[in-house]
Amino acid sequence: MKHFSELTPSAERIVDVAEVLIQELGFNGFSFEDVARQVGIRKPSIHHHFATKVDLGVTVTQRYTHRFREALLRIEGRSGKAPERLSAYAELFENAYAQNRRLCICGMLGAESDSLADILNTEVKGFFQINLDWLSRVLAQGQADGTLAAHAGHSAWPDTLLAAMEGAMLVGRGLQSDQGPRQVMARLLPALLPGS
Amino acid sequence: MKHFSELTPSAERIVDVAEVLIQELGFNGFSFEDVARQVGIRKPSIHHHFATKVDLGVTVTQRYTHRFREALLRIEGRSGKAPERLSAYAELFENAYAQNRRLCICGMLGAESDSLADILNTEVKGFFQINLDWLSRVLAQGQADGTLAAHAGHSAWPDTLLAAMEGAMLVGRGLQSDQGPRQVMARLLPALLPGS
DNA sequence: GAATGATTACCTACCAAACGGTTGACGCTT
DNA sequence: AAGCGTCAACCGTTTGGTAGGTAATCATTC
Repeated sequence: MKHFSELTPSAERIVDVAEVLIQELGFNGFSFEDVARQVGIRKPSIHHHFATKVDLGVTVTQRYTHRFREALLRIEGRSGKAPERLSAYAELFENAYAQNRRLCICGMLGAESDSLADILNTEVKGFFQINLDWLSRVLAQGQADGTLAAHAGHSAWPDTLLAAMEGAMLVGRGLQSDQGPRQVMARLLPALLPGS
Repeated sequence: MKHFSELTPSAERIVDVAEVLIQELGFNGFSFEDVARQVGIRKPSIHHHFATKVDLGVTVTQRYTHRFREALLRIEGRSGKAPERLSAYAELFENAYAQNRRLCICGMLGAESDSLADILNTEVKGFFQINLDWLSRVLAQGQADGTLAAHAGHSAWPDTLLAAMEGAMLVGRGLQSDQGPRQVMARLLPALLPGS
């Protein structure tokens, strides 16, 4: 299994294309032929870079998770308080959704979970756990410094916020609506502010 | 296209099996062979009841939507107030999720939207719209009779609640967790109560 | 500097399996 | 006799993956 940090330029182009295809069509919905056509090479050439479809999926997911975690840490590094950080969090999903209503890779793979290889499910689990941990930290800090209400520290809030973000993309797609995660976070944030 | 209200017993068994398969594997994830095996007939026999896979999918979705709407009307027919009705709403999704973490048919199809026939996307849209309309009614009534806070009538709440329910199943599946829509609704409900 | 071997990237051709779907026929019930 | 439900056999296409080979690049060696 090739790690995403040591991809050759060609392999990176394949991962780029596969990432978008998974977001739009799902892991069961795209084929090596699709990737080959968009990259501009022949189907068997992909196997030179990735032994199996699962291998390609794992690399896509690992790179996606890595980039997402970096974005989360960047938000934490900025000076804003918890409410601003939660809005910035929603923007991460909104950015994907704003491009042709693309789903979160792991949201899509989570839906297909029952038909995926174990190793892919493990990656998805890791992504969600990173999200929950980050949300827990932000909520706890906001509760501590008074920028969020006392109940913001409740253990079920991270699950709820993550579910709302993933669901906003799912439902928005089903409705063919342009309203996505941003709007949902804007509705939930007031419920987390002090004095509510 | 055969309507779900006039299905022969054999056709109904096919729809039963296909419904579960879509919930677990998605429309792209199951095959006629899967259905045939579980029903106990051969693959070509399915075409005697449903001309194409899309036809089968449409019938499954229409029956699912019809049953869901009946359940919604049943909740409205009961004596409870808005908060109880929202909890009962979450239980509809929880019931599916409690069985092997099955997803909402239309949540699954919404994720696969980009690779589905237009007619299927239209059905999905209809299901979501029924949910939004029902939630709007319940929230407006709760706001009017004081069982919900004033801001519960805000137009973005139906979207947010529906997204949270669908997302709860998606994320719970990805985390292989047994906590689903019920827990998420339990966390959101206090934010909708008066004096919050 | 020319020949060498190793590596990288890609190709054509092919494979077995699975896919959705069709045909034509065989029983069964009414 | 007329449907109805089912079947085996088959169709063309697509699927993920394999086999074997070609061309280009590059470091090493003579």
